[in-house]
Amino acid sequence: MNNTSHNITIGDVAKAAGTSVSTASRVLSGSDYPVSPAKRESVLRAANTLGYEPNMLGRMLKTNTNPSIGIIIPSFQNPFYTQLIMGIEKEAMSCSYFPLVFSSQRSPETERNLINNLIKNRVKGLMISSIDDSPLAVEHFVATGGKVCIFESNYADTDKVVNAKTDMLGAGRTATEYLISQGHRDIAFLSTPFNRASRLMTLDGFKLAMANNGLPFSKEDIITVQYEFDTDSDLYELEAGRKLAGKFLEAWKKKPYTAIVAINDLIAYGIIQGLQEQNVQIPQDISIISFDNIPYSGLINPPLTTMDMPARLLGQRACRMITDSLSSNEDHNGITLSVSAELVVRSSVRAI
Amino acid sequence: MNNTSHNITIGDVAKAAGTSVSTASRVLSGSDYPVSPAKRESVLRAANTLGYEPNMLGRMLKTNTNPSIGIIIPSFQNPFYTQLIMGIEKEAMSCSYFPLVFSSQRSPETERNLINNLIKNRVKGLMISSIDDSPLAVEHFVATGGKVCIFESNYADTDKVVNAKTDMLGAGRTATEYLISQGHRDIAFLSTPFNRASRLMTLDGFKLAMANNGLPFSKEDIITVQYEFDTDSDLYELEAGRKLAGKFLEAWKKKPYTAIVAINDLIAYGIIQGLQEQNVQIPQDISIISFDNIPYSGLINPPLTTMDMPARLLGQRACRMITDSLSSNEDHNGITLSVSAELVVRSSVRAI
DNA sequence: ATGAAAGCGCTAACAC
DNA sequence: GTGTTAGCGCTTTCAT
Repeated sequence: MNNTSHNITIGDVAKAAGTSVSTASRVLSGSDYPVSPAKRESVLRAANTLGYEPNMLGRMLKTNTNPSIGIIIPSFQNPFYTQLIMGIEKEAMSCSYFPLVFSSQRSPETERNLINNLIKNRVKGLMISSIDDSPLAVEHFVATGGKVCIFESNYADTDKVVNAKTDMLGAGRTATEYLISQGHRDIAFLSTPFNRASRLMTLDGFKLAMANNGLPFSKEDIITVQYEFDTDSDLYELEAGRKLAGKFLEAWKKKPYTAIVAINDLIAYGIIQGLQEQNVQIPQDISIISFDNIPYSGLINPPLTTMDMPARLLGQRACRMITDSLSSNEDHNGITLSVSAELVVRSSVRAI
Repeated sequence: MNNTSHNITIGDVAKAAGTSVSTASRVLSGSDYPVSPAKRESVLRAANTLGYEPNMLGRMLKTNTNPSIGIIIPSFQNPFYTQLIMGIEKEAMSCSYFPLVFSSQRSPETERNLINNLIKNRVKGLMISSIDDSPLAVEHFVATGGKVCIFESNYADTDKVVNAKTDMLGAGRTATEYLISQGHRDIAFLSTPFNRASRLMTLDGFKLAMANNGLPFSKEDIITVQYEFDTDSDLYELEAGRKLAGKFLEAWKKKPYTAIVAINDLIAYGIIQGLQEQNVQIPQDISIISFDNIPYSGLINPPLTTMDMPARLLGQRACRMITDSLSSNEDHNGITLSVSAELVVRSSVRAI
C-alpha cells in the first residue's frame, strides 16, 4: 500500500461510481435525500473499494457543527471524576456524541486553555468541574453559542448554564446525623480549603445537623489545610489528608473529639494513614466518616463508612441535558440537576 | 452580546484592520513570513476587539494537519492507565500537541470505532493499549499515514509501530524470586486470561524464576478466571479477583500453597477481599505479591507488596517518540521502548 | 511587504 | 432523482 498516495476524497468516490459528488455526498453522509438504489449501491461499493474515509474536518467546517462534547475534570486520579466520566461517556455515545475528555490538572490556566481550544474547534457542548476562580472562560464559551453543564466550581451558580451536583448539604447533614446517632458529640470537620462551593455546602450540612441536635461547635472544630498542590507522583489528596491528620492531632490535645467528618474519601485515606502512623486506632480511638464511596473504600483498613455519591448517574443525567439542548437547540439553562447521596455503613465509625 | 451574530472570521479581522486576509492570516497563524510592525499591530488589535477565535477546522482542513494525538485505554477505572495518561498528557502538552483521551471500555468494537473516528478527524498520532484481538484497525490507522505507539495488545508486536512496555518478564521474575527468597516454594499464579501478551510475559517470568531455582510447578498452579466483563457499577478487576479467590481456595485443598502472585494490584485487591471473607489471614495464612503499585496499594489491608511500574515515565517517554516522529516525519517504528519495574516491599508477604 | 485568488473536502441550495 | 456550483474559514502560492 502506497502511503504517499493522496487522501481519497468524495470526488474520487463519485468519479469511480460514475455519479456526481452531490449524489455521493447524499449517500455517504447518511442524508435522507432520495437516491436511486442503483446509484446508492455503486457509490457504496466505490467508497468501499477505494477505502474512502470521510474527512470530518471538511464536513464540520461546512455544516458548522461538531458532534463532540468536551469534558474537563481536575484530575484523572480521583475515582469520583473517573466514574463521572464513565457516566457521561455512556450517555454521550448512545446519542452519537463524541466525548472529548481532558484534565485541567488542577491548573486554572490549563483549564482556560482547554476551554479555548474547544472554542477554536467549534465544539458546542462542555461539561466541566471547574477549578478556575473566575467564570470568564466558561462565559466566553457560552457567548460563542455553546451549551455548558457545570458540576462544581468556585464561583456562584449562573443561569447561563445547567448546574449538576450531588446534594452536599443533605449529604453533610446525613453523615453528621449518623455520627450523632452513634453517640458522638465532639466532632471535627477536616477539609481542604472552602474555595469550592461544594465543600461549603458539606460544611453547612454539618453545621445544620449539629445545630438541630443542640450540639455546640466552634471555629476550632473546622480544620483545613491551606495549599492545594499536585505532586507529580502521588495523589494530592493523600498528602493533604496526612497534613490534616497532623493538624488534627494538635487540636485533639485541646478537645476530646470522638469523630471526624472528612471532606472526601481520598482525603480520609490520607487522614487515616497519618493517624495510624501515630498509632491511633480507628475506630477505637476516633471514628471517621466521609463522602464519595469510591471503589477502594471497602478495601482499606478499616473499611470506610461513607456517603455514596452516584457519580455515574449524575454524569449520565447531566449529559442528557446537554445532548438534548445541543440537538434541540433549546437550552435548559438555569436549571439545577441534583442527585442525593446515600449512607454506606462499614467499620470506620463506632458507637459510643 | 448577541449570540446570533455570525462567527467572526479572519476576513472580518482583515477588514477591520484594513489589510488583506493574507496579511491577517500571516500574523494570526504565527507564521514567520514578514509583516510590517504597523500592520501586525493593527491586525492584532482588530482581532482582539472583535473577539476573534481562529477556526481550527478551517486551518486543519487547509493544512491537512491535526495537532492532536489520540490516546485509547481500556478503562478509566484502573489507576495504572490513569497514570499512563498523565505521563502522556504532560509530555504532549509541552510539545503543543493536544491529547485526546478515550476509553474503549474494554470493547473491541468501541476501540475500532474510536480509531476510525480518529482517522476521520485526520488525527495522525495514536497511543493505545489495545484490547482488540486483531491489529487490523491499528494497521488501517498507519496505512492512512498515522504514527502509533502500542503499550499492550493481544497480538504480536509489529514493526509498523513503536512498542512501549514495562519489562514484564523481568518483573514477573523479580517478584517470584522475592517470594522464593522469603522461603516460599509452593506458589500459585492467579490471573485473568492470557490473551494479553503482557500477562503471558509475566507468567514466563514466573516460570523462569521457578525453573532457575529448581522449583517444580504444574499447570494446576496457574489459575485463571475465564471471562472478562465490565460491570456497570464496580471495578471489573475486583470481581475477577474475588472469583479467583474462590478457585484458589479449591486448589488450596490439594496443594499447600504458601504464596500467590497476582497479575496486578487491582486483581490482588479482589483476591485479598475474597480470601478475607473466608477468614484466611494475609500474610499469616498466605502471602501475596502483585504488579503495578497503584496509589492505593499502601493503604489497603494488608499493605501490598508489589512491583512498581513506572507508568508515568512510560507514558512520557512513549509520547516523546510519537511527537518526535510526528514533527520530524521520520518514524521510529519497529523500536521497542522498555522500562523496568521495581520491588516495593510492604506487608503482604511473610518470610517462612 | 502586501494582496488576489485558488483550493483543502465537504454539504446544500438550486436548477434541471 | 441527479448534477453544477457556491462557499464554510483558512493558508499559501504567485504576482506585484
